[in-house]
Amino acid sequence: MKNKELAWIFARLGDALEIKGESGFKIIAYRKAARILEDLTEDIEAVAQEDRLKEIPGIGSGIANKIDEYLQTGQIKKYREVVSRIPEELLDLLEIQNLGAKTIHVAHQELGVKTLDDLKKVIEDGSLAKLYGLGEKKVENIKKGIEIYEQAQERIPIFEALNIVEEVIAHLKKAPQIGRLSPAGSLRRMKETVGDIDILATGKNGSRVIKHFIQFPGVNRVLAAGETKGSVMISTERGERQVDLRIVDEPAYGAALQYFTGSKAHNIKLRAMARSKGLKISEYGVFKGQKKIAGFDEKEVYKVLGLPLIPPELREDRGEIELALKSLLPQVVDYSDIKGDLHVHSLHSDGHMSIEDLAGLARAMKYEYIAICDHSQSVKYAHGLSPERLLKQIKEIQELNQRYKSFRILKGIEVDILQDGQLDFPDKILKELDIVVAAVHKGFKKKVTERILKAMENPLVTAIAHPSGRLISRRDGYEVDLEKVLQGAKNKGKALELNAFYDRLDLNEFYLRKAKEMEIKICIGTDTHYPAGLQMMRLGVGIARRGWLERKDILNCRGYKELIRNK
DNA sequence: GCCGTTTTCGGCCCGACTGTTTTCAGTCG
Repeated sequence: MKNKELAWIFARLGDALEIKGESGFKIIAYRKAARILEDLTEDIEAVAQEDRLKEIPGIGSGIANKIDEYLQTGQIKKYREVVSRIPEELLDLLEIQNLGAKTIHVAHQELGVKTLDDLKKVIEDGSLAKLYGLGEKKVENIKKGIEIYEQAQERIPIFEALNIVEEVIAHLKKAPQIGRLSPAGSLRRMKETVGDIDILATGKNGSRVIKHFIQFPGVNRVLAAGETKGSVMISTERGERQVDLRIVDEPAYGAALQYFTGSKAHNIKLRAMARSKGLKISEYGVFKGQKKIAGFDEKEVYKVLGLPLIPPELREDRGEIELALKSLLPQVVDYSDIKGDLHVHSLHSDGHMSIEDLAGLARAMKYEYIAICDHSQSVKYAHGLSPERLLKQIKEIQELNQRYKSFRILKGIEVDILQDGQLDFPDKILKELDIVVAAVHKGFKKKVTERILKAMENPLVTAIAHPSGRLISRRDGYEVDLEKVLQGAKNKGKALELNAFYDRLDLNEFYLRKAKEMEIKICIGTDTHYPAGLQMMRLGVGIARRGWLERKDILNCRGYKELIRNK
C-alpha cells in the first residue's frame, strides 16, 4: 500500500509551502489530503485504478492527478520542485513549539538558517532577536521550545494515560469547589497513544480548584496555575507526563467538552456545518447571532446541528458526521456488552494466576465465561503445555465447571503456528478444546503470511491471535501482509483477535474497521498474565469502538451458548 | 487546493494569548 508514502509526501509538501509563505488554504488542503490518506482503509492504488480518487471528500482534481502521477512514475514533480528549494532539515523545525513557519521563513531568508544548529547560532549571537517582528521575549520562548524539542517526549500509551487520569480525577473530586469533571482530548477518544492528558471541569472557584490540582502528590513541576488553566508535569517511572486541567463555566461545559475532546478535524467539519446553517460553534456554546442556543451538555451541541451524540471514539472525521446526518451511525460496542475474556494465561504456562482464581475474577467482573488459552509446547520460554499437561488442564477445568451454575471456563489454547505453518498440536488434541487461538511467536520474518494462511485452513482454529505482532513501544510487527490475512479469514470464516494487552492493541483500529467491512468476526482477549490485566478489556473495547465495531461483530459479545454453538 | 440546499467564484473554524509592528501578526490547541 502506498497510502502512507503519499500521506507523508503531501504533509511535507504542506510544510514546505508554508515555509515558502504560500496561500494558507492550499496548505490546509494538502494537509487534509495527508490525513485522509493516513486514515484510508482502502488501498489507494485500487481506488486510483477504478478512477474513484475524486470521490474521496477532500481530494479534488489537483491532488488526484498528483496521486496518479506518483503511482505511475514514483514521484511528484511539484513536490520535487518545492522541496528541492528548501533544506530538508528546515521542515523539521516546524515541530518546535513557539516557532512557526513565518519565523522559519525569515530566519532562512535573512540569516541563512538551514539547520537546528544554525538556528541555535542566530539565537546565541542575538541576530534572530533583531529581525523585524521578533524580539528578546519571542526568542526566549523559541529557545524554550528547542529545549522541549530536543528532549522530545515520546507519546504516552493509552493504558498509562488512563491510569494517571483516574488518579488525578480521584484527587480532583476531593476539591470542595469541583463540579462536573471529565477527561478530554485524545485520551477521551481512546487513541492508542496520547501526547498529553487533558481534563475538563467546572468549579465555583477556578483558582482554588487549580490550587488543589497542583497539590496532586505526583506533581513534579508546575507549568501554569491560573484561574482557568492549570498545567503540571507528573513524574512516573517512565519519565514526566504533562497533565492539563481547564476550568470552564457551568453553562458552557458541554460545548467546552465537545471542543476539547476534538479531534481537530472533526471539530472543523462540525463548525463548517454550523456556519452553513447560520450558526457558530465555539468552546462557549452554539450561537445564533448573539443568542446562545446550546452548550450545557454535549448532546445539546450535536442536537442543534441535527446530529445524534457521536461517541468520542468516532470523532476523527472519518465519515462519522455524514453517517450521523443520515442516522446511520454504527451502534458501537459498549463495555457492558462484553460477556467474557477470550484469551488469558494461567499458572499452567507463564501466567501468575490459577484457573480457579481467574474464574473468580471473571465472575466478579460479571462475565459469563473466560477462556484459558495457555501457550503450547514449542514456546519453551513461556513454559508451553505438552499434550499431557493440556489434557490435565482440561480435566481441571471440567471439574471446576461443575461448581458453577451460570458461569463457564472455556478450554482453550494459544497454539503456536510453527515455521512450516503447521500447528503445535495435532488435531486430535485440538478437538478437545472449546476455543483454539493460533499465533506466531517465532520466525517473525519467515513467510509469516503463508504460515498464518495455512493455519487458517485448519477447521479447528477459531481465531488468529495478535495478527500483526506489533508491540507499540518496542517493535513494528511481523513481516506480514495483513490484507491477505484478512482475505484469508473471510474465505475460511475465521475470527481475528483484538488483543487488548496494552502494548499490543492488535489488530489496530484501521484493520478492525476493514475487518468489519469484510464481515470478519473479532474476538477480544486481554492476553493477561496478571490479575490486574483483566481490566485491559476496557482498552480493547475503546479500540474496538475506534474501529467502529458493533456487538454483532464481536464473538465475546455473545452469550456462552451462542458462542459455543457457532464455534 | 477543495467545494457547492446561498456559490463553478469566493469563500474556507474559532478564540486565546503573547509580544511587538501601539493595532495586529504569529502561534497554539
